[in-house]
Amino acid sequence: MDIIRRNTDYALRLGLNLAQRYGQKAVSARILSEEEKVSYQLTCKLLQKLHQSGLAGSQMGPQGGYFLAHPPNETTLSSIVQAIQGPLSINRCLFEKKICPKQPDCPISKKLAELQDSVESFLNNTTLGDLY
Amino acid sequence: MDIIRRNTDYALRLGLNLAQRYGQKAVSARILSEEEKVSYQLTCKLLQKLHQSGLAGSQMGPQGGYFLAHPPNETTLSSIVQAIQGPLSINRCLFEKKICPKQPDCPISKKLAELQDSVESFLNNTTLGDLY
DNA sequence: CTTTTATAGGACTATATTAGTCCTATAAAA
DNA sequence: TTTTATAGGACTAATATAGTCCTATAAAAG
Repeated sequence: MDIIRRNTDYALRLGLNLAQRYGQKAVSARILSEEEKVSYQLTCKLLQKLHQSGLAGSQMGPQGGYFLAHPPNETTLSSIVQAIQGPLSINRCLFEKKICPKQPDCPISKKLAELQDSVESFLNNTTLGDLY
Repeated sequence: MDIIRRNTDYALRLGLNLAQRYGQKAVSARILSEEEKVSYQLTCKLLQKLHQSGLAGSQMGPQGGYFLAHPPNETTLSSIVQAIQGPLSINRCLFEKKICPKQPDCPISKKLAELQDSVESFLNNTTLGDLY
C-alpha cells in the first residue's frame, strides 16, 4: 500500500506544474491534463479539489483556467495530500481513537504516534518550491 | 488511508503478546485470539505469516502453539510490517519504478524518497522490546 | 494405534476503498 | 449568443483488503 495515493501523486504533479508557472496567467485543465498525462476528467476533479481547499485559484470562461493561489514555497506537500486524500494516519487507532479495545493505553499506538508526527512534519516542512 | 493496515496492527498486538511471554512455553492461536480480540481464523492466518517469515516459531500438536523466534529487542516493527503487508512504499513510483512517465528525473519521487527512508529507518530501529 | 489438540495452507467470499467516467450546470469572454 | 472553460453530483469499474471455510498434517497422550 502506498502512503501517497495515485491521485495524490497526480495532484502533486499538477501542483508542481502550476508552481512552475507561478505569476503567469491561468492554465486550462486541458493543457495540464496533456502535459501531466492524466485523463482530462480526472485532472478536472483533482484541480477542483485543489481549488476547494484554497490551494489553487480558478477562473471560468475563455482564457480561464487554474493558477497556484500562493507562492510555491508556501504551498506544503501536506496541504496537497490533505486536499486529495484527507488526513493521513499511521494506523486506524490513531485515526478513529475508539476502534481499539486497548485504548487508551495501547503501547503500540503510543509508539506509532511518534512515526506519525515525523511523517507529518516532513510533509509540513516540504513545499512545492523545494521540488525544483 | 493507513500506513499500518488493520491486519498488520493485529499482528503487532499478537507479536507483542508473544514478546511478553518470551522464554516461556508456546501459546496456542486460540488463546492469543481471545486475548487480543481477533477472530480465531484470522489469528491463525497472521501467526502463520509470522512463522513463514521466521519471526515466530511454531509447534504442532497438543501443548503446541507459537512463540517468538528471537528476543523482543531483535524483532523489529519493520519485519512484522513486511511479513503481513509486504514492503511499504510512499508512492507507486518508488515501488514499481516504471509506472511514471517522468522517470527517472521526477523531482517529486526524489523528495519522497527521503520520506520513505525516514519511515523505514524508524520501523527498522523500533523493536517489540521498545513497546513495553 | 487411535483419539485429540493444534498448526498449515489453499480456495473462496465479502467488504471497503480508490480510481475513473458521464452528464449537466454555470460563468465569463469574444 | 456562441464558445470556452470550470463546478460538481452521480455513477461505474477496478483493485485491494479483510475475513471465512474446509481439508490436511503433525505430534502428544491415553
